[in-house]
Amino acid sequence: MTAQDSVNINCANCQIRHRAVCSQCDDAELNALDKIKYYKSFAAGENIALMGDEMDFLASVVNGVATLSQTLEDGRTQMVGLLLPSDFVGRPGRKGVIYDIQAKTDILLCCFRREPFEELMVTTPHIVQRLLQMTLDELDAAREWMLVLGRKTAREKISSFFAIMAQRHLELGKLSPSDAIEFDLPLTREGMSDFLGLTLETVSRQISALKKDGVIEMVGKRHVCVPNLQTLLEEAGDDSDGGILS
Amino acid sequence: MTAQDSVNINCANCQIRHRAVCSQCDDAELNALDKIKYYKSFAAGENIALMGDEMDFLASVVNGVATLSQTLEDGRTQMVGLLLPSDFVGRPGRKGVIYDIQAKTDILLCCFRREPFEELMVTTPHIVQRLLQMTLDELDAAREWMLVLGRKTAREKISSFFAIMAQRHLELGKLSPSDAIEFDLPLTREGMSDFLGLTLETVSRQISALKKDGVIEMVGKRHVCVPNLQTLLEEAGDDSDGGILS
DNA sequence: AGGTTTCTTTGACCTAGATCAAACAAAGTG
DNA sequence: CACTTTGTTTGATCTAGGTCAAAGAAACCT
Repeated sequence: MTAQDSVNINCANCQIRHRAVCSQCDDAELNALDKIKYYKSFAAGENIALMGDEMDFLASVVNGVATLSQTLEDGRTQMVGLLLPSDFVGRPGRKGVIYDIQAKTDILLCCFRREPFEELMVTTPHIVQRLLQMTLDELDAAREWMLVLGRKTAREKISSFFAIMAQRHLELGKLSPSDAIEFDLPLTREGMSDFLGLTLETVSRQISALKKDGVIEMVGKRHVCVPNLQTLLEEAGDDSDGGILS
Repeated sequence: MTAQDSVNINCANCQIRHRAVCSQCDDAELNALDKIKYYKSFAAGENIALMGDEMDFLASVVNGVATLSQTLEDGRTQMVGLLLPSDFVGRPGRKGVIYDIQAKTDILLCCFRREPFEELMVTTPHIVQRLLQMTLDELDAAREWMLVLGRKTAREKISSFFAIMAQRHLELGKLSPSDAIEFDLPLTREGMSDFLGLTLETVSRQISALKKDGVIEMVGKRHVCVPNLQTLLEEAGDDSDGGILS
């Protein structure tokens, strides 16, 4: 199923129904949301919005991956958010966009018109409550990431990124944690370097090193296989209980 | 006024009344909050809670400064939050603490008993709405900080930290942006190094360099004077429009 | 006032990761 | 199918910031 095909989905069979901003809504509330929503897709590489733009909608990621990033005058850029299916896009109460938002794969958004959505937030506690939970989770993830950026070595950074990808994949799938985990990287080497505060050369070298040491296996340049999650977590410095909380 | 003296405050004359989690509450709601609150103070250096603890209250910082930090097994630590007056402490819906929370100065907290506060969150939209705003602000600040940690040089990091301190000071005070700004550092050199992902030696060296270059002046080791905020912002790489949003 | 402890500064040296450079691989294009 | 474009790998070298070490300086004892 591509992003385009998915335009035919509805709430009843929506893959993110139980995780997104609407997950606590009852039928009536869902109905109210349904009236103000529309689907919109972006191709890989396309900008969803740029810093300084005004965004007249808020949205849930239905499928695909997007990133939030900031750039300094001289071009140094840092990714500050990775938007995966069920994540929320945009800030209620502020039209002005303060990050660049870019689709990294083909992506489908379930968009809510801003004005009526913000009105619903006042009258529908379930939406605000869920949004608060999700924002608190994002804040925890951002803080976990601050530890990665501030204190981890290049090898630990790469391992941490792979560990997050692996764990996100575990959550959605039906694998047991002891199985080997496989997934595709949603980012290029440069994308990973922007995420991790490294150069793309260092990313490439560390991936080669992890491969050589048997921590991961690569099929092509994008497909990763993690034979033993515990080993990866130890490389990431997150050992014992897992570290990153969804 | 010390933290201890402040125990006599009430909502009517509270310094953070218009910025804290209660800022959107009407008199009735304030009254409900009043019934479940108590004040608690901690001395500089004291731990408010440690990772793994259970915290049976949520709180607002009335005055003083606390920090959130994470530590890896080998002792590397990264500060992930700086709690200043009006900031919220603790996570609704989760008793377990996942960061170390430490008072860096004497501090006074306005504590709400967890159970009744979480009930109030269901019945009092103004509280959830304000908490969402505050959490979104914290998330923006965390993301701004990710750029600092991931991409800025040591000199830019120190400058960014001083810039944040200066701007927080501006907000609360009545100075015009063109005046020289003076404030006390709430952290030791080591505290700043934990915040910035540096060593304390590098922090010390960069402060000396900024002093030599006239970007800042120091009175003793804790009191900073910023003769020209614009210059500091340029050193921080945040030039033009200010960068960090409150 | 001497003595401990905590914090800070500065120097000398080293290393992880950046930078510069080149070759390779894959995919799209006319 | 040659040819660009985009992404990746690997090598050689450089440097910002880390590490190790020692000496001030301030605060706090008693």
